[in-house]
Amino acid sequence: MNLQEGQQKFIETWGTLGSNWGINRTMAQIHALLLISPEAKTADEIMEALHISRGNTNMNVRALMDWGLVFKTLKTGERKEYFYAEKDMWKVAMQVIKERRRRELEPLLGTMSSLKAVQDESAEGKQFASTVQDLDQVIAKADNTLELLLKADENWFINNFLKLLKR
Amino acid sequence: MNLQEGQQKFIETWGTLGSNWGINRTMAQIHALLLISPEAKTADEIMEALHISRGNTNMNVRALMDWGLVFKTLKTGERKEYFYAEKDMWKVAMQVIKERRRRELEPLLGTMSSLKAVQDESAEGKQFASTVQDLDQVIAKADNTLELLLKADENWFINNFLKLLKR
DNA sequence: TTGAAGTTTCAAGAAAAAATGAAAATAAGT
DNA sequence: ACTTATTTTCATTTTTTCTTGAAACTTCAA
Repeated sequence: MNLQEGQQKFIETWGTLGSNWGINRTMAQIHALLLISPEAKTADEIMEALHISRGNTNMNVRALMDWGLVFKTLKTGERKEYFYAEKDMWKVAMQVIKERRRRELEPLLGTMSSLKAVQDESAEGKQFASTVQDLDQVIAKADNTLELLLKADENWFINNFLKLLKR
Repeated sequence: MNLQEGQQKFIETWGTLGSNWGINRTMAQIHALLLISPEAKTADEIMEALHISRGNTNMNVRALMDWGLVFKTLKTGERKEYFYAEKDMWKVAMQVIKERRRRELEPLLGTMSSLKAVQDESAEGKQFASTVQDLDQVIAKADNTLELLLKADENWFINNFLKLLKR
């Protein structure tokens, strides 16, 4: 497999993975493209590389920036915006966990808490209460575990950073 | 909120959550329905509760069985099949992790390994190799961690089971 | 063997999600 | 203020995914 085929396969694989996990295929493909680009790319370069429209490119690049996975940079003397991805895959994983936790787990805990208020003594009511309670606990546990993971990672980062300063 | 509203909200929430994570909304809703049902339900009951067709019901119930989240049971003297869900949400979580690991992480490791074979000394080639290598490591790490988690959980289960036998 | 009850399949239709592209908005230089 | 380069928006179109429903299939009992 040569480089070009490899790049193609990488972009395709990342796109498929994304769509299996509820992430727009194109968004994941743009991410993949930027992950393997040594240099930041313009919207035009992305459009050309992936054969997608300007509007699509713009929407998905912005979504990637919202996720904290892609950043914008300006080159002196040029008006175009350049985009590049965070390349450290560990940081990427942590960022995705952080965002999904914020966007989904936390709202879910809110919903569970409102469902815990339902009072009903029928068999259905009892099963409902029990399922909600159990689920709430599992979600809370997952939430705490992920928070710990993220904090540990931040500390690790800060610690390394401090070490660098102290040299 | 009364029981019926709560049930409705639960089913809807679980469905939305599913679709955010790449799982068919209806499949998630059937799962939710069975999670809060004290008794196993027939295809007809599911159809009626969720206003969906027989074909749709059948497809998604089978998918849930493939995921190991729902089981079939027969009542003596009846020809209809009854379906019920695993209710222990911790087990549900472990089962989902197990299946997604098997269906996605493992194939992904295969792809990464084939991409690691790409050799190219250009700047693009170097960035490609570096990204693939880094990603491969992160995925392998996640895979191992999840395997540990699942094994720990199985042991916990086996241990509890043995304790019960020894009483 | 036949028929009734129940389940499964799958082509076609419907719904949902994503992409396009042109117009509007913004920003930067003169 | 005006012109031009660039980005953003969004109504419309396209693509993808999901659902339907009827026919085929299976199972069981008489």
